[in-house]
Amino acid sequence: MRVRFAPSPTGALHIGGARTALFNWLLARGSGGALVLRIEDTDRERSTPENVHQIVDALRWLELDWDEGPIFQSERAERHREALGRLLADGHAYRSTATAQDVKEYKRLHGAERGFRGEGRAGNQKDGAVRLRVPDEGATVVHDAIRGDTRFEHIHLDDPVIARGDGSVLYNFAVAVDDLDAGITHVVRGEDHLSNTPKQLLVLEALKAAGIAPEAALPLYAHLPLLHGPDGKKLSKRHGAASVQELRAAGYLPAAVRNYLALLGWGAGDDATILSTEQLIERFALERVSRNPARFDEAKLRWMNGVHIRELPPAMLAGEIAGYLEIERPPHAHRLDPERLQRAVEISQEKIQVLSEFWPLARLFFEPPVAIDEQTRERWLDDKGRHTLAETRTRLEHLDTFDEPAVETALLDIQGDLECKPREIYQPLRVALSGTTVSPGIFETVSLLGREETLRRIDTALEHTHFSEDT
RNA sequence: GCCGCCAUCGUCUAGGGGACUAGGACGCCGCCCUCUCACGGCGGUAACACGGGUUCGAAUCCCGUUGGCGGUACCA
Repeated sequence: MRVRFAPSPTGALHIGGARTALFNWLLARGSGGALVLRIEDTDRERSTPENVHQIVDALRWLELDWDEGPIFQSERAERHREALGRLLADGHAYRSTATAQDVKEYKRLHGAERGFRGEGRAGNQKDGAVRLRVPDEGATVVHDAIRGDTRFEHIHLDDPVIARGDGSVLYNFAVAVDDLDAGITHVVRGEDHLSNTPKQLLVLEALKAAGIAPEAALPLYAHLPLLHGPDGKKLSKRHGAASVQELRAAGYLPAAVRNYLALLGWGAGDDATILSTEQLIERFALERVSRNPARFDEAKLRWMNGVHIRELPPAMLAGEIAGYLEIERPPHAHRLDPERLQRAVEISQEKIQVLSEFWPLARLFFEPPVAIDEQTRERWLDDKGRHTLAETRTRLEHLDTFDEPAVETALLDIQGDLECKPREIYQPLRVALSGTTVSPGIFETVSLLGREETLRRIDTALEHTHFSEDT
């Protein structure tokens, strides 16, 4: 099995493209075949090196590797020209000066009678765009692994333009030549290409008839259902994290993204939802791909990412987080002591769904709170709160050891002695240490922060609240 | 307009003539757990687009309607 992923570098890789890449990759890895990466840059206006870089970068981040390429379509111009010459020479293609307007006019007059055949503008072999000659009779049947057979009557097809007037080839021609030359056995791509397929099949047949790879087998096709935004419309920037880069910035794990994307349009058949990449490779099958378009639901991705985060060994998660912070929050990354980071990760692991949630939750271990929100202070550092906090300070100050059990025992004791609810002890303390009402478990937090820093922050909190409370 | 694809809870889906009182997951709601936030546990809400056929029997097969989407470029 030889498959390919063939993005056109006219923008960043969005999740639809990422899923297409994933499906092809799963097929290649599951069959022991090869994945060819091909950059479809025949549109010189819109294709940029930056976009190529972005796409390659996105694939690397997703950990989807390829076996051949990247092949740049633009670098195959000579081969394309040669193939085009053959079709022109034996009459499978012809030049026509018909413009888009001419075709429009023809269709207005002839409607569904018959496709445009270069009427009135053919014959001159010197200039004009090159069109593929489509026979009036018969039909081209697309055998699709997902959809079954789809029949396209030739009578309805226009002779497609396969090369510009200057001889540079167009998408539907380049694709056919490149797929043929690369020995692609399965073309797996988005459903938006289904209507292109008969044109490509016609080109393929013309190529073979003209003596180019006459023995070659035609590839099998599989058209994946399209991916839409939450509103059912085409995916775009306003749908939040629509590109792979945005997914990375939002703190998703590549393994979780692969898991989620695989389930968009495909299901293992049983109720399996959380699947490792190994399982995906093993279980993925084109035959089980759905025909319905799917919507991208970030809420489910978040949940799934949380599950993957919790399944990761803490050391690995710490590595992911360190890498994430380095890219997304560079000013902080260098200050993080690895041991403390690992411990902070351990006690935060079950509380976060995406990597970006780590820092807001655990920054207290690396820097003191900047300020305490006014409402928070009024709620938890009132007279009563300061009283329990002062008591807490005293107890912690005199602890023999500052490990978790010791801290826990001490705090539990205060609770008993002062006869108050746990939160009446813990929340003032939490606010003093983190500046917020949310943190990892209080015993773990206090212990990890250490006695010195804990006492210092309690003092700061007490100092800063005395004055305002007394007025 | 023409050609084509698609149609099960809000979302992703299971289902391929009787196993369907339509299953699972996310979300949402409630309860439990609980030092905050989460995690976890339990329960609940919620769907076969519509109309005709075929059949003893249809979510499943056929036709039509409606709706969504794609293509119809000297874009990919």
